[in-house]
Amino acid sequence: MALGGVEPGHTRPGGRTARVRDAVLRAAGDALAEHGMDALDLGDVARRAQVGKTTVYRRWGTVPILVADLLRDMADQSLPRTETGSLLGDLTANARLVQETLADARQGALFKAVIAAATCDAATARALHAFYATRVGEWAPCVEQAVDRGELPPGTDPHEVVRAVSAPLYYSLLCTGGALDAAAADRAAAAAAAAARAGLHVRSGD
Amino acid sequence: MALGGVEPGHTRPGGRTARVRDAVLRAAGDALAEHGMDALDLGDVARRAQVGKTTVYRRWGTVPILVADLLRDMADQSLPRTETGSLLGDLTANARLVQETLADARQGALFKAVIAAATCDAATARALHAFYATRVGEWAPCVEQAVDRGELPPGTDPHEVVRAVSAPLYYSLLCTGGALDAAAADRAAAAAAAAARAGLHVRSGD
DNA sequence: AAGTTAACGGTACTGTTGTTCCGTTAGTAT
DNA sequence: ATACTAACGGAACAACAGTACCGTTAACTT
Repeated sequence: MALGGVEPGHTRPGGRTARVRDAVLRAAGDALAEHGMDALDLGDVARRAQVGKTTVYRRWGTVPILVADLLRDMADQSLPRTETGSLLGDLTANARLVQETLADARQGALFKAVIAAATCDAATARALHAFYATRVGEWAPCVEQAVDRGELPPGTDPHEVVRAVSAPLYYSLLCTGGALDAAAADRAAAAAAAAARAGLHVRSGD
Repeated sequence: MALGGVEPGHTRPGGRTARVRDAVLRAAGDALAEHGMDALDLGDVARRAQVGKTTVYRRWGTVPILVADLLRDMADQSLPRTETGSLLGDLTANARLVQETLADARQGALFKAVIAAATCDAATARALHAFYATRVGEWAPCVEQAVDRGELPPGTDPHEVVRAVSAPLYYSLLCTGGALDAAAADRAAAAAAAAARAGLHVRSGD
């Protein structure tokens, strides 16, 4: 796919090119949420986006590459963070947000598909890691504030704490099939807060 | 694929049929670990297993179905549980086992592929949930013993605690790409123990 | 506002994945 | 031992995902 020259979409990024990208990414998201990533046919995506099949194959070429682009698009759409004044309150708000996203039929299926695609291709995996680095980074300040307030020991790794909130929810979604309700979210937040207070997420050495 | 009659492998489960199943499942595991689940070609599996392509398509038919059978096979191979006498020791032993498995090149890739396949097919997802229910159940007794010793509050859900150990490790493997080293395992175990001691995994109501 | 060419889109093609057909092998029953 | 048939295996076939070609559209330049 990547030929000698530059790939399409860079030298002339104006009107039509951008419209095509939007339509294709939206169609890809819909198709992924409906059928999952293995059943994703680029011809079908082209049809949904009302775009030539050739265009999709030329600009993206494979499912993982298309998914990686979708992830970059998703990372750009940042969500507002709520501030409650306490660590547990903030982490619970985050946990509820994640839980509601994953429990939602379309969004949950989309996340599953995207994560599955990342297991098949290194570049897609990098895009997924970048996506989570972005999302986790958006919530890290609430941990930093907790350190400043004296709720947490100094040296606590904010990213580590935020990741600890999401982990059990994703583990349920992907592995065990456990319930993804508000109670699960609250438990995840409380557990992360307890571990952080116990100093288990203090950076050692570096 | 599932025709009116019975599917192959049930009415005559003796020698050859069993040998074919073993060879195909081993070949499927190898192929999954090498290429990931989207690049899995049943014809290639048949070649590796030195078995007719027709046989693989007749008995399994699709990638998710084959993966589901592989999962049943994996669940049967149970691992011995080490007992250290303390909750933290036992959970750390479990965390190290999971961490080493996921960090191993072949095993880690295989788990990724299997989880990806489960996102594409409901029956495969059920097989995956059953696999984790089995594995988690094998380690639940160490939590029960901790309750008996008085280390944990009565009513603590053993499965919940064991799942809490694995969650951050799988989250690193699948989503964030975080390090999967012994330190990560120890942190996961310590965090789960802290949350359990704080009574966060006590069954409420039911 | 006229020209240049990046990027799009339809159609015809190719290669691989999955199916069908039928003959052969080997478990199981008597 | 012999008969019966479930399950396997090879080869020819069909369908569809992905590619190549080339004419058309529209973004950017001067």
